[in-house]
Amino acid sequence: MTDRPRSRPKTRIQRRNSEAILEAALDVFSAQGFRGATLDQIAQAAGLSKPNLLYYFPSKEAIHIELLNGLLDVWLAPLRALDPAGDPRDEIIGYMRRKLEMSREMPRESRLFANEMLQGAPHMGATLSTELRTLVDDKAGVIRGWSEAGRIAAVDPYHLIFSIWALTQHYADFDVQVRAVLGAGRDPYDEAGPFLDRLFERLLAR
Amino acid sequence: MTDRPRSRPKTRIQRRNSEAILEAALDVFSAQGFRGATLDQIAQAAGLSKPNLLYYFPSKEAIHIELLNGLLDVWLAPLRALDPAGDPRDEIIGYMRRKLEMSREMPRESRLFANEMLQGAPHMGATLSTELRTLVDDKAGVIRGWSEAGRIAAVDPYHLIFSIWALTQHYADFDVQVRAVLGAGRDPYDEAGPFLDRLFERLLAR
DNA sequence: GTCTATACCGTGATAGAC
DNA sequence: GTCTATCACGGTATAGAC
Repeated sequence: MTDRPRSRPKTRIQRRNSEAILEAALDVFSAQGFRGATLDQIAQAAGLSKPNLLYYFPSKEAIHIELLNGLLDVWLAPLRALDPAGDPRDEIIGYMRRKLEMSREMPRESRLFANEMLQGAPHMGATLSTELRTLVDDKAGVIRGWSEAGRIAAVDPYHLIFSIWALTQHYADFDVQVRAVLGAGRDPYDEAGPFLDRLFERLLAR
Repeated sequence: MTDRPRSRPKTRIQRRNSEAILEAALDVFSAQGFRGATLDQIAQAAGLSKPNLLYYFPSKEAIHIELLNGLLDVWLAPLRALDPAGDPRDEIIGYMRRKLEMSREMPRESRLFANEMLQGAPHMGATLSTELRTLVDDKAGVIRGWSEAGRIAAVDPYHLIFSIWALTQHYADFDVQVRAVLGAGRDPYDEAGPFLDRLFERLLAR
């Protein structure tokens, strides 16, 4: 049983190469999907040979899982940051804005998750029903409390969260379509911000 | 140059097999993506041998393109049906409801398109900038007219259409996630209908 | 501890018998 | 018009040299 560098990166070169691989894999997986990506593409983008790449990760699937798990925390951070003690309207619209900003700054990550969801989440299924669900249940409770206290309008908190996900991720995941429709001169995100502000302000207004 | 059955299906068996192939391909492509799907899977689902399948379609890509093109009309029909002479609120919310119904009844088609968009629309790129854009420009003009006439609130018509796409397709494309969060007992679509009704009613209210 | 050469398999597509 | 057999390729993964 050899100690794979993955388990606990030690040398500088190991760290460096592992990170280069994950960065390259994010590029390729998000653009081509899991099956569409090839180790050759990832290896080339990482500046390594294909067999050398497989020295750092045991398999293509292992790279994919590592990416998904590593990204999940980043992805859910904005929702975690929703503060029960804050102003309801500011918290919800602020959350939406952070998600929109993430679509703009991290479209590859958005597409990686979208690909995984479309395939039925073969590598994340368990996490969805446990970690994600727990978090959403928690925050939905907060939002429900705000509704019942009359601080925002009465809305289903779960579908409110879904609508934030759908509306913000759409601009990353369907980027081609959005840009094809808007044309070259317009910036989708600059326009989406104010539009979504107004949408949620009206939805939440008492 | 042999006359391929695809060009103009003649015999009953040719029609039958071609349709079986497209139906099977929709199943497999929507679940696995283009690269993830194999001709073996499609052939088996269609009840044919792999070489026999390739007698009806020249290549895997040809099947995919045929599917996408054939579906586009169905997919855009609800937007085409948006009636400039109708009541603005009824037309827009009716459009949203038809799209939501399509997510419920045709989730495979929704995922097929989502997969294609995520990959950057390699097989549809041209259509987006022409046919789709023309249609959206047209309907956006109608909606803008309603806004300017004061019949609905002033909203960006393009992002209004995007928001309808995003919110309705989300329930089909992210089905696993939605069901994982809601749990087994709840029906996502039954709940989404009233939620989205209210959302758009508030958005459009003067 | 890192990379080169290579094995092996699944996939898309073809040739030719029936 | 359909099937069996097969090819060539690209893919993942391993063995072994440096």
